[in-house]
Amino acid sequence: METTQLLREYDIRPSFTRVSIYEYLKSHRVHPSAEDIHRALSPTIPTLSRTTVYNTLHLLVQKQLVTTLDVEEEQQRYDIPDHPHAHFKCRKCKAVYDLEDVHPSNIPQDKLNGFRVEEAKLVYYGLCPDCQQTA
Amino acid sequence: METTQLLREYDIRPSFTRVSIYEYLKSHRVHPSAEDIHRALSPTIPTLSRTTVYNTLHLLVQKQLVTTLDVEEEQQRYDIPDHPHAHFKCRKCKAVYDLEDVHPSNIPQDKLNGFRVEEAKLVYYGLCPDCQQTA
DNA sequence: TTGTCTGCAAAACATTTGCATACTG
DNA sequence: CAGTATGCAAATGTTTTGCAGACAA
Repeated sequence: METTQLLREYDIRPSFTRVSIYEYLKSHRVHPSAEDIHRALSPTIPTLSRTTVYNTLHLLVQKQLVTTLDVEEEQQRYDIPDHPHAHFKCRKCKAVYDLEDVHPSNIPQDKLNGFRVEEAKLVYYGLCPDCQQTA
Repeated sequence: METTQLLREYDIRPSFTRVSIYEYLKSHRVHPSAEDIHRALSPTIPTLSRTTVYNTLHLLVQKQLVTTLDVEEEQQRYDIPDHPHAHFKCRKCKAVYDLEDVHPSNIPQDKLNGFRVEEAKLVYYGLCPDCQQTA
């Protein structure tokens, strides 16, 4: 779908900046930080400020077009929650991988007694295949 | 088990400060932040510095006696990983609850192809029973 | 005495805020 | 014009670092 239209559906005015940031996230599935995004888009949008990147990301998160990662890191990282998946963070090389088809989808509702779940984040920590070799 | 002995088993010299911080975490299961811990122990240990709290927590995390929570918060929060459980964070009142008996224990290994998992963190976000009423 | 532990003060760094200017409908 | 978006500079707040003094094996 057109990003412009998608944003409109979520009640976000599709300014050039916002569209650019959303599309950057969509086409760079490496969970970039605000700083990464700013650095990447600065050549294209020379006036882009960090403040605007933060503003836009907050807005996108609030409207649920984007989520945060929360993976033992100082800098927050962002992701588009297209399809349910978990993350794996290597404690040696610090890379964050997507684990497709792994997700706490069917939680026994009786276990959640009364809590209404809107979102679930599952993160595994350990050693990625590469780092197991050099360990 | 005696905290003193437990720390020794994990190769940590059981100084008064370290034992105090570990026992505080053990007896206050509300996932306190470093600042919370410092504030709570200061009356007992007036000379306790924030630096030492941070140092100690880092050490305990490194030795795997303590884990971090990573739940969409600026301040890091700490927990003792006694028994496998997930967390639930209410997006309205911000409280973090333990969900006993909910945990991604049996991950189909074939789904993880090659990643060696040391730890898994599962966090649910939504509305707690109380906040659903006032919503 | 030698290495470890602790604490102070200063630094680092990501993020937020206040406010002014520039757009846009 | 009115409301929204953006940007700059300064502030905030948590965590880290460097170094010195205190403590313990």
